Amino acid sequence: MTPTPPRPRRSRSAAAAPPTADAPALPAGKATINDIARLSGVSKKTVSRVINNSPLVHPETREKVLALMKQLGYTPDPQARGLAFRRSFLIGLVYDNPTAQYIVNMQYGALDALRDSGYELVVHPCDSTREDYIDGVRRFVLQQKLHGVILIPRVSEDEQLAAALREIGCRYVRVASIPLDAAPNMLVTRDRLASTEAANYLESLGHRTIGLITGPRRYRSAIERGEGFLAGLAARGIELAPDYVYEGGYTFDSGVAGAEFLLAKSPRPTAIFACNDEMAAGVYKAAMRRGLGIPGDLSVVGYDDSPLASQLWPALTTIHSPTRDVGREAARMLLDDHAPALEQPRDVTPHLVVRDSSQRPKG
Amino acid sequence: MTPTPPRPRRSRSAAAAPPTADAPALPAGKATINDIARLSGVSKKTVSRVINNSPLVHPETREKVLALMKQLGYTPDPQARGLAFRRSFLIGLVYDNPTAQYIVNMQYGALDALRDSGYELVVHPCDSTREDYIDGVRRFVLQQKLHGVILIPRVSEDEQLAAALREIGCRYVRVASIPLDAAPNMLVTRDRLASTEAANYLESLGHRTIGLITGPRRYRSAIERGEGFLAGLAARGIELAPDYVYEGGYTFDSGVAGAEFLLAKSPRPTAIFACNDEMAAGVYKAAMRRGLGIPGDLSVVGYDDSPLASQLWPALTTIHSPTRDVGREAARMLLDDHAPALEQPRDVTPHLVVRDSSQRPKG
DNA sequence: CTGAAAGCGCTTACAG
DNA sequence: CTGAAAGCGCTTACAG
Repeated sequence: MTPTPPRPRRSRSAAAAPPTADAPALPAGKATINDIARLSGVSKKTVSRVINNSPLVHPETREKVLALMKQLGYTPDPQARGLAFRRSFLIGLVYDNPTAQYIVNMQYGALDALRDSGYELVVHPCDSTREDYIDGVRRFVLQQKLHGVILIPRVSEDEQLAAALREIGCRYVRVASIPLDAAPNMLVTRDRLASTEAANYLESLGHRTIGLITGPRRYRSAIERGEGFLAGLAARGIELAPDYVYEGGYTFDSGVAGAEFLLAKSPRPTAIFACNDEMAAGVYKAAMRRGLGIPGDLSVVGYDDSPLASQLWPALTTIHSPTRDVGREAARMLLDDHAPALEQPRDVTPHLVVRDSSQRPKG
Repeated sequence: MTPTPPRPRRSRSAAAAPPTADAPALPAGKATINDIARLSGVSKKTVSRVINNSPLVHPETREKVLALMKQLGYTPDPQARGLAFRRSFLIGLVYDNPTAQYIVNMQYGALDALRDSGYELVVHPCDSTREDYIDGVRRFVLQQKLHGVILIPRVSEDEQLAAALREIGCRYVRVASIPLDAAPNMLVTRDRLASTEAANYLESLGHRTIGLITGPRRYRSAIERGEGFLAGLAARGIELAPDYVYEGGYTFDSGVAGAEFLLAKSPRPTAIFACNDEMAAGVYKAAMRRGLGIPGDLSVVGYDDSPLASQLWPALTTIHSPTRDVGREAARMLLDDHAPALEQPRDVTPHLVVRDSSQRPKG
């Protein structure tokens, strides 16, 4: 489908300032490179050099041009620049179906980095279970000639998508819980370490009988979080029996089911680590239905620090990931020309936030 | 700040197909209007007419051109079109600080309408408490030459912003709980009616002593929701005493405070209507701390049907607004050329979703 | 350090 | 119904 041409609803309101004898005419509408060139007495090529921070401009010339640009409120037209550069000043954010808060925080972060940069953020949710979703992303990138894209879980874990982007020469940054790509294209959230911290915390409280509700194995984060937790316990001499581990689906209902399963065990766990907050909320429901108090009878730890976490009662102990910082950093990497020199992938480590859903076990 | 020019990371991989004697050469990279014109033996102006659905093209010519475009996978370059049209194929979503789920649903809805339209969605959060936020929106619109913008509460309620957009000739659609503008620029969510439904529901259950926690008065939605609820009760003969109404701030903590205030009254309310789910979650906390059971001792009704609502325990009775539909409709109105003919503003009415937090009062 | 010419891929204004 | 010319606001490639 081709979009129909925009239909203006009103005519331009700005009228041209009348030219005077001793000063060159000011531009009527928005100033262009030609106006700047003419009024500052240089060629448009020189103005272009100033725009693009070329060193090949005499400092005085540069100052003069910059002053005029500022005076006229001139900003170069991104469409014209894009046409000439064969590339746009748009960054794409591609994602599958994470939680709303995660998406929004990522957007805020990316926009932090893009502010006043002349770049804008274009969002592209997609359904990675569809065969043709990569085609959809490819068309999006090609059609808009995107400067680059940010990929967040789960699409960030898809090697075929990354390969398709490389093939069309589109730069990208993948946010994932392990390094899946060359350093300049990677931003690692160390979920494994954070989950180990949760394990250490529960062990240090005195918990010995512990349940784990993991995410679905097809998410790399689920594996990292689960393994990190188990490794943390193991390092402190606690081996979790396999039937104290339940594979959930990162959904509320699977959290309920997981807790029903675990709380029926004997001995009953005194603590449950749920690999996201939604499932932790499900644990609350199951525990309360059984008349178990939190944290009196059961300690619960979640992961994500979603808005939910602080609005449950009791407030949920959980792991906070600096998603906005991650989004900011990802966008920076896309804009930064020095990033490709990176040797080690950048990373961030989420950390535990202790609230009211966890305490020493009774007895 | 001027963005530095994009730096390509790799060279083009596509090689030109070798021209043969009996067929014109196929374009090397992405096909352009010139390729289509040359290969189909018409002028580029005619191809342009086909692109823009001009009726002034012979049907046969149109078919021939369309077939070739399809064969070569040609899509017009939005930047080039934009430069010539002096307008981009971008839609802006401008918002202040609503909940994450609301933003994301609105984005999904808008993207539903933009899919395969050639338009893309650019997001623009802003801080409407800052003096210069309107300037920021203006620059955003002007710089990107946006086709139009969608405004959602609370920025949609700002007359100065709307005036600024009219002044620069930018089309917009305002999503708000009352008609604030001409019909083609308005999409009304009838929060008042939905809140009246909540009042009817509680009255029909038998509640007579009822508490109300409103949102902050500076939000039009807060006024509509609060007044709609009070009007609904009044229509059924229940006059709420002023001290059974608490003005909250749409935040969890204000919900807690409001509930503390209302639950200390005598007689104690048997039901509380909180004007958003976050505050309703706060009511849960306050009730549970006092040892009051929900819904046994207290019925609670929220507003928004956020993810939180179904993840609380017990699941929250609340009002569901079809936000995704609203986003879709708003984007459609922006793309649709017939919309300006609208006499009455379009509207949607949210509806009550009964879950487990409400029942007949005891005794 | 600076500039005149040609071009990016489209459209408008005009002519037929 | 169709097209040749000029232009949108920038940049690249070349020359000095």
